[in-house]
Amino acid sequence: MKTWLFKSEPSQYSIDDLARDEVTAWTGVRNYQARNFMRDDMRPGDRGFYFHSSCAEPGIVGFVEVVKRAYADPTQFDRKSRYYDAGAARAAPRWLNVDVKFAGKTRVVGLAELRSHKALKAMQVLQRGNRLSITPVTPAEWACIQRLLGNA
DNA sequence: GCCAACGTTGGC
DNA sequence: GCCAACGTTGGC
Repeated sequence: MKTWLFKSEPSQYSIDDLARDEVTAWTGVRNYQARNFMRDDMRPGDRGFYFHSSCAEPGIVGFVEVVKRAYADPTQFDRKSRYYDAGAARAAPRWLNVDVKFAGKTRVVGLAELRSHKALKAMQVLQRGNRLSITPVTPAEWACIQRLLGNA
């Protein structure tokens, strides 16, 4: 079981949207590194933090669980989608997505709080210039944040 | 709205 | 294959 952080803009798709839908296809990833994480390393049963970005209170707001391995992202073939990719062929899909399931809300653990813990100093989402929408979370980072949330 | 950081594109 | 230009992200 690996652990991850999934970033999403709440104005696009928030933790409450996921709580309502229960399961969602994590489509729209158009970054090769993030795609490779899903394709090569993510498996059903993996856990993740749900992180709100580009909003008033950026931070961790909940948990998700990966429930389906990466498969071809249908939005790359949809001309009407903002994620349409003219360079993607059905026979050789360029973009993939996993399915994730809602696994609970947390209080907002904001960036300042995350940065205040030495154990999280190297956490990818906290690095300057970080733009990856999916990042791996180390076991130590995962445990530290669980403690912050009173879950350990 | 600003600006730093980064990925991608395309001319050469 | 280099690298400048450009577009996007995202915290503040």
